[in-house]
Amino acid sequence: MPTITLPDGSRRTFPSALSGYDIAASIGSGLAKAALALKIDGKLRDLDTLVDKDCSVEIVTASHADALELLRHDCAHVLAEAVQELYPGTQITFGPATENGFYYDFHRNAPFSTEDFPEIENKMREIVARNEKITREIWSRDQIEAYFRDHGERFKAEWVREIPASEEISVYRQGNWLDMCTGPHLPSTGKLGKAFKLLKVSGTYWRGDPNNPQLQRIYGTCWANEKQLEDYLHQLEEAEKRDHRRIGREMDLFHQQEEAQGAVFWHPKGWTLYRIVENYVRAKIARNGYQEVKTPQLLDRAFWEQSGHWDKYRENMFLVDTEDKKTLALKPMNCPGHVQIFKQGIKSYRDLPIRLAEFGACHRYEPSGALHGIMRVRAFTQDDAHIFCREDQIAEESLKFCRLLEEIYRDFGFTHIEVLFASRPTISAGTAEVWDRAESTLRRAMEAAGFAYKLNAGEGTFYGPKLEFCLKDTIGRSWQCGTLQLDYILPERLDASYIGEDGAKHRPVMLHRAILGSLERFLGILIENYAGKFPLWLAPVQAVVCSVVSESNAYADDIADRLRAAGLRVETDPRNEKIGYKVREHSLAKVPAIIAVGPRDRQAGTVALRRLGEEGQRTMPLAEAVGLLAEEAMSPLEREAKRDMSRQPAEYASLT
RNA sequence: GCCGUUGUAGCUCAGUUGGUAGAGCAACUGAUUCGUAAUCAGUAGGUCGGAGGUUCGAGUCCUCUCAACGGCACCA
Repeated sequence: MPTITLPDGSRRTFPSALSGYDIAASIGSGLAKAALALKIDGKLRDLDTLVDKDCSVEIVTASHADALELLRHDCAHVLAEAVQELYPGTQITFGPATENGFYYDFHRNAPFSTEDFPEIENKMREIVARNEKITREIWSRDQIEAYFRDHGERFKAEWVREIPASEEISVYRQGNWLDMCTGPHLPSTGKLGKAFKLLKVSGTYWRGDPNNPQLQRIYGTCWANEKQLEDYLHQLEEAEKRDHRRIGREMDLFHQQEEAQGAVFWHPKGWTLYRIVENYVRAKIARNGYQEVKTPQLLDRAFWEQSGHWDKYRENMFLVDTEDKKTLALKPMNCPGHVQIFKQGIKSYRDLPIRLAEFGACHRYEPSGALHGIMRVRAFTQDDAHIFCREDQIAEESLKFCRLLEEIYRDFGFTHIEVLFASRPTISAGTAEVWDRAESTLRRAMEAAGFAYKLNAGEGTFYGPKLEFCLKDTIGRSWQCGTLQLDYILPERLDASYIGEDGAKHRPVMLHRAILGSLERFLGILIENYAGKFPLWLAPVQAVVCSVVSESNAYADDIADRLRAAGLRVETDPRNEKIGYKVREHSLAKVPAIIAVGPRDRQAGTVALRRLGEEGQRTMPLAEAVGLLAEEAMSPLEREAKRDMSRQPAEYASLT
C-alpha cells in the first residue's frame, strides 16, 4: 500500500504497487499522455518504474526542468539507431546529453560529413514516427559482452568489462536496436517530437586517448518544442555577431594573418583598448604591493633545463641557435626570470613577501589545432606575478589575491567566475607529502576567500596545485583567465632562499598568479562580453563630433579640442555627408557618444549629444556635455581614488 | 597534432554539365550643405589561398600544400 507525496504536498495511497504511468493516469488522462518520466524521491526514473513503497513522486513532462536532459539523451539513442540502420558496420560507443544538446561517438571507416545530415535526420524522424517502445532490461555481463561481440561492437564489449562487478547493468531496447545504458529514458521514441537538429561532426578518440582508435562524433541539439529549437538556433546566430574576430575587424581593433600564425596585429584602436586594460591593471597591482619588473625574452636552454620546463615542454618552445653554438629559448613563461631577480642579493624573512609582477611577453608553440582567434595564440602577454613568501604567509597572500582578482573582474563587468581547483597530476615533481601540504593549504585559502570551486582532478601543474578562474565566451565556452599556483618545487630547483629568524637559509614558497591571464585572451572575452559596446572608460574612441553642415566644421573641431582637454578620446567627422548618415556609421562603429553640432549650436554654445543604443539626443551647453562625459569616462581606479581623496581623516580612523 | 568543413574584389556572397570572373556594401571622383541609423551619379578594383597535374582550354576535375573555422587532444 504505497503512499506517495506529490509536489503540491498532497498524498495518495494506492492499494498495490503501480507504475509511474498509472500514477500519472490516476491524476489525469492529460498528464498520463504528457508524462515522460518520473522522479522518485528526487531521482529521475523511467515512467514504467514500479512504485511499491512510500515516497515522493513528481511526474516529469516536457515542461519539467529535467525533461531536456531526458529528451537529449534519447535523441542521442535515436541518432545512433538511425546511423546504424543507414550505415551498417558502424559501431556505437557513447552518446550523452550536453548543455545544449547531445552527441554520439561512432566508429566507422568512412568519414561522416555534414552532407549526410539530411539523410540521418530523416531516418531519425522515421524512428520517432515508428514510436518504438523503449524498455529497460537487466542483463548479465556475459550476456551483454556476448551480444555486443556477436554484433561486431568491440567498443561496447570492451566497456562492459570496465564496469565494477557490484553494479547492475541495464540495457535499453527500442525496436530492434539496443544500447547498454544507465538511463532513464522516455517511454517511447514517439515522445521525442521533432525539435532536434544535427549540427556538426568532429573527430574524437576512444576514451579520450589519442593512442586509441579515432571515433567520429556527431553533435546535435534537441529541445522540448520547435519554438525552443528556433530560439536556440537564432541565439547561435546572434552569438556569431559577437564573435571577437568579427568585431575586431568591424571595429578595426586588430587582425591576424598567415605569416604570423598565432599572433596579433593590434591596430591603433585595438592597441588603445589594450593599453587601457594594461594600465588599469598596472596601477591596480601597484596599489596592492606589487613591484613591476621586466625580464629577458631569450634565455639559455640550460636555464630551462634547470627549471624542468625543458623536459616537459621542449616541443612547445621556440628555439634559437646562435653563431657561438648556444641554444636559447624564447621564454614560454616568466617564473624562472623572476626567481633570478629574487636571487640577487640576500633576502631576509623581513623582506617577504616580495611580489614581482611583469607584463611578460611569452611564446609557446601551441599545436595548430589549438589556435583560436586571439583567445589561444602562440605569442601572448601575461599579467604575471610571483609572490615569494614564507609558508605561514601563503594563506593571507592567497586570500589577498582572490580579493584583488574579484575586484578587477568586477570592474570589467564580470561577476560570474567559474573557479576550478586543479590537483596533482600523474606526472609531477616533488614528494606526496609536499603535494598534500600544498593542496590543503591552497584549499583552505580558497575556503577563507569564500570562493565556491569545483575539483579539476589531476589537472594541476607539474610543480604544484592550481586554481583556475574561468570566464565564458559568447557561445558559452569556458576559458581559463586568472590562475593561482602554489609552488614548493621551483624555489628548490632554482635555488632561491632567504635568511630566516633563526639565521639559517630557508626556501621561500612561490605563488604564481595571473589575473587576466593572457591580455590577448582577456581582451577577446571582453570584446565578446560587451559585444564591442564598451563602457566609456574602455571605449577606444569615446566620442565623435560630427558637423551637420560644412559651415560647422570649425565649431566641431573646437568642441573636440575641449573634450580632449578633459582627457577624452575624441574624433571629428567633418565629411560632407548628411547627419543621419554619420550617425548611422558611428553607431555601427559602436562609438558610445555621438555629438552633432550645427549652426544653431554654434550660436547657442550647445551640442547635441546622442548615446549609443538610445533613440534621440539631448541638446545641452558644451560645459555640461564635457562634465558629463569626463565624469563617466573615469576608470574604476580613478573613481576609487577620487573617493579616497574626499574621505575625511575621521573616516580613515574608522577604517582601521 | 587528429577528424570534418571552408578559402572568389576591403566586407558579405553569386558563378549552370570545364570555354579566359559577377552583385550589393565599402573605396575613389563629381554634384549636393541637407539637424540624427544609408543623397544622387559616375569610376576603379579580383586571375579565383599556394604549388603541380589532366585538358586545345580550369575558379570549375585530380594530387600535394598552407591557413582559417567547428570539435577532439593539448594548454607550464
